[in-house]
Amino acid sequence: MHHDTRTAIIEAAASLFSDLGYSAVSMRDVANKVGVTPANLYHHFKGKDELIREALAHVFTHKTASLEALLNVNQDADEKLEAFVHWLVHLLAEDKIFCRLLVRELTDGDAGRLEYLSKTVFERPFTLVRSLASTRVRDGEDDFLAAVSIIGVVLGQVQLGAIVRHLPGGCSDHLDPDVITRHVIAALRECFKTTSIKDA
Amino acid sequence: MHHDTRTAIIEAAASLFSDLGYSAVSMRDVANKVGVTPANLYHHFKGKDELIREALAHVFTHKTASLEALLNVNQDADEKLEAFVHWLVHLLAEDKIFCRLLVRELTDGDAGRLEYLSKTVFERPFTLVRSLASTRVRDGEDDFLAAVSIIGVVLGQVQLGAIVRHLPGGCSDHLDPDVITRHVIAALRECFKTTSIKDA
DNA sequence: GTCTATAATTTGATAGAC
DNA sequence: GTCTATCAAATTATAGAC
Repeated sequence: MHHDTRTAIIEAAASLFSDLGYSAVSMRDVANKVGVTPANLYHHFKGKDELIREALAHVFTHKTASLEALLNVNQDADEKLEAFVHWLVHLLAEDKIFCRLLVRELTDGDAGRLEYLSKTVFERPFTLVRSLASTRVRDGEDDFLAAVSIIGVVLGQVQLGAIVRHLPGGCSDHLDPDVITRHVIAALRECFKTTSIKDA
Repeated sequence: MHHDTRTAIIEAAASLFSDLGYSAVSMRDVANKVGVTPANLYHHFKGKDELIREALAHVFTHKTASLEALLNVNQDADEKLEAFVHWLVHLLAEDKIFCRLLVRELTDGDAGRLEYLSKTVFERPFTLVRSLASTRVRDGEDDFLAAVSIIGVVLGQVQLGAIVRHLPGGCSDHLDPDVITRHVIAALRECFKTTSIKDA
């Protein structure tokens, strides 16, 4: 499977870090998961800090590549925004390691790591969503905040999924990525129904 | 200030846990912050697990009490929903310990702790928002998901605040609770503009 | 590149004096 | 109720054989 031990270590570490957090995972835990000795990890990485950085880079890099292709096809802004929501919901729902490390970095990351996260993960999608939103927000509204809300509502839906089954009326349908996607798209369609262009 | 050592320990622990996470904080760290010896902590609590549970209970209990009073005044559903958004944005923005522990529990909490979190924090506000939304969502739309989105968009805005200054166009205005509140309220107003009642 | 063995430090927790 | 002193286990990390 993994002919590259270094990669195997990084992927085991990313999985454990995403589940338990950085400080709750020891070098032993990672080594055991890979099937090597703890000392081996120090041959491939200077220490735990470097392993954390490499694991984050492995999970975050090129994560938005599939988005570019998706939005290069000929579509109007409405369709592109809907394609983005579909892409983001499914990305966060299906790659739990990515999703959980993302939330951990948003909560715990220092200034340097947050800037790295912004550049590698958020900058391209954010710029794109902001440009899609800017042509559709009402006059006087802030397209920056609109973009944050669009990404934020998806992130919030996924995170609150952890307690959906404990809330009155919650059922497994409310965890289905396709159901969430349709709901968010419908809500955004309402929200942007009257554009400044159409009003003019 | 704190005549009650036990309470001082709990509050120091909550502060440290919210900043660094449970496993990154040692009993020594908590004791040092309070100004007592580590052994003292084991007189007040059976162990670290109990201290974590007590800290969570201290931060989460009665957190939604101010909401009840806020919404008991005579207002229509629109005004109540806007009052809720204002309340939630300011709660999450101003009580960072509560906000960060909340996100940690959503990410890391086991089934038991998530159920506890749901009951103590989310159940009342959620039921309330859901009832406010249910009279206003379009026919065929899911009021459960609408409530999750309303809470989720606020949670997302606050969490993405960590990288706002690294995103193109981001400025400190976008972190101002009042600015965020106005933005979310305006967006929801658009989203709910056509209610099934008014259409009928 | 991987292992055995181990050093140095930190951590959760306890016993018992005051 | 708080302290001193301490332990056993776990953790990060290194040295050196294979």
